[in-house]
Amino acid sequence: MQKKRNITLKELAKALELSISTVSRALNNHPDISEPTKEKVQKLAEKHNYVPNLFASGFRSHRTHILGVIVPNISHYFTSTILKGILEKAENSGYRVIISESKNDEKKQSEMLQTMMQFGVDGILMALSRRTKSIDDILKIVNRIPLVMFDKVSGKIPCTQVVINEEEAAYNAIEHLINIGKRRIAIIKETEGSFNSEKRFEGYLRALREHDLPIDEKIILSTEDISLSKGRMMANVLLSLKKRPDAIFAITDSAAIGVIKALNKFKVNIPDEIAVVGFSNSVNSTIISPSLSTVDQPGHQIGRTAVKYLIEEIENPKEDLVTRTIEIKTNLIVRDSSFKV
Amino acid sequence: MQKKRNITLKELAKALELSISTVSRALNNHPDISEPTKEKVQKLAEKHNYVPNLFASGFRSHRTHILGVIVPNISHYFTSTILKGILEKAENSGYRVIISESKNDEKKQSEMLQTMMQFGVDGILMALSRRTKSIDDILKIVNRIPLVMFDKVSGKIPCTQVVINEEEAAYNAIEHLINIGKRRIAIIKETEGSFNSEKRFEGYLRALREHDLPIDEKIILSTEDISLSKGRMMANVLLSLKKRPDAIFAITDSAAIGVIKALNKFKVNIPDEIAVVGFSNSVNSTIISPSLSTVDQPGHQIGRTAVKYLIEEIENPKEDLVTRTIEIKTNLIVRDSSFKV
DNA sequence: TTCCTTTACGCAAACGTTTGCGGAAACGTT
DNA sequence: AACGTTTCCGCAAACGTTTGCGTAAAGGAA
Repeated sequence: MQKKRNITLKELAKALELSISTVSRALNNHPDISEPTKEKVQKLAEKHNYVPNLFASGFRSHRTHILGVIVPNISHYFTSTILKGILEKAENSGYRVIISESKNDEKKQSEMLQTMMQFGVDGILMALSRRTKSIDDILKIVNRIPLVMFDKVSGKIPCTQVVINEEEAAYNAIEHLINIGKRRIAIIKETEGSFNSEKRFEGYLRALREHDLPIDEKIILSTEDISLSKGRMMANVLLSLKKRPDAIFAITDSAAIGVIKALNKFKVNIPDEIAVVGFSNSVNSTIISPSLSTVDQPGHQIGRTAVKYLIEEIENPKEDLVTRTIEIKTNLIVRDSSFKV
Repeated sequence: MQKKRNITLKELAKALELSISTVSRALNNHPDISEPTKEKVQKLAEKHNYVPNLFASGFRSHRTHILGVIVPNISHYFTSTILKGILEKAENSGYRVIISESKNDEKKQSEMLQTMMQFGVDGILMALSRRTKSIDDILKIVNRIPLVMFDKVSGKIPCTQVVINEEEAAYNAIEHLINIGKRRIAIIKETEGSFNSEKRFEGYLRALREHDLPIDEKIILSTEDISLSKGRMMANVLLSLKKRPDAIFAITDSAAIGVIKALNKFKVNIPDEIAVVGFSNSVNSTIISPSLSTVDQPGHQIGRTAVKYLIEEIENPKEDLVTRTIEIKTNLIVRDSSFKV
């Protein structure tokens, strides 16, 4: 096992008959170095594939070009598309990414924050664990290291937050259902405490109000862990009502798919009797029959945007921290589950 | 923006009235340090939350406790379950993970290998890009840094490889189909050059031979990029044969789901007329109707096992490199698509 | 008691890069 | 020609940790 020995700054300097500090400054485009000297140095460095020793430079300058990322669940599809965007943008920008998974555990999340900082990452990208109650630990570090949040965020943390237009997306989905003639639209959402769920619910309510449709508590269903099987259960509840809904909006695709499966079981005609709309455009949405209408979340773009702003903050630190929200637009994909002929 | 200043070894040494080197040795369990001194040092370090400066120690010792991971596609579900296992085991073992995505691009894969090495990771975990033709670049580094491959591997690379029992899994799937009375079993696979596909095809052939079933080239279908839509197309081909198969084994769940969709379209009774079995146990396999029988691949365990062996090699380097294959067992999950009443 | 070995520490160099400061040379102004 | 400013380099220290080697003291054997 012989690790390849990379060429050092000292060797470059010797070959060029310059000092080490001059070579370093030339490679870092320092204004004190003349253009001819700079070009000569950079050309020889390239010829020898010179790569700085990260540990030496990080040790001296406290800059690593590593970004830390904390997500609740790496195998969740939407998260993995965000990560894809993160990896791509970071790489294009000369950064590497260390990923940690909090497993939706708040305590673990705090530990990971500490570990990331101690590890010397230049900045942190973070999606909150689903049931984050206390943001104290995050508030402690937000003025110590560049932080950008994405997807699951909190408005109480003074940092840049990259999210989708949750409220408006839900509004558009409900409006679409209204436009295909639906007048009694149910919603399957999460219980209080979920930022995403609350925003989507607000859009639902606003759409009903603006179209002068009544708000009926009996068709507003909440659940803790919104999943396919919960969606199936909620659909059963809605089907047993004296006055059934004519559309069901579920705030995740999983739940919406569970709804479709329940409706299929009871031979409910989708979308004529009951239309269904989900949220996320997961890979599952075209596999279920009928194919699911859903809000497409541009994970890849969220990831890229979050990295862009984080690097901006690393390279141009600001004195005062404010909450800045960047909203990425979604779009509704209409498929068979809500397609009106 | 004030980065928290961590306590240094020098400060600990001063407080303990010991030398820096003694404190370092005590924290690293060096045999030259007495037990009383060691305990005193470790207790004070814990009290002050001492964390070594990674850059100083990495700079000196060339050991970072970072593992590099290269995967073809981070948002592929199976890959993300492997990554989950990798992250978990690495964290439990005091390592961090840097992930790069090759996007199934061979050239990019080679670049990433180089970058990982230059970056100073202690070892590399790697799944090959789908169409890796040349392993020269990998051979160049395999004796320079610990390497463990997983999932998509090559038997020509002398390193530890963690894979599932591809051949046996396919054999079991075909045998199951034979046991439910199927006698004309088609396969939808990839064209030559895919390690996984070839092994699964071998299992298919072996099962047919051992049960004295004829091998008919007309129901052995190959395609380049095996996907849901390809599966659908292949099913259409098989349905148009004068002599239809009575079962279809697709080497990925995506293709199998495409098959089911095609069979559903033509009102083929599944599994009585034609049974379907896939491979992977993706999240989609219970969403399609009828639910798909499939080979369950334990991604999480593959990831954990790969990390285990990589750390073993990092911490106990071996002089000679040999190809060692670790096979993780799969199991067939029988669902409605091949369930015989 | 003497000699040899073991134990348990401390000194100082090394790791590769960055950066403050100083000095020499060149240039421009008076 | 003298003086002040700018340009463009080099010296050397610093960053925090690890590790080779040396030394003093303690312990054990002859």
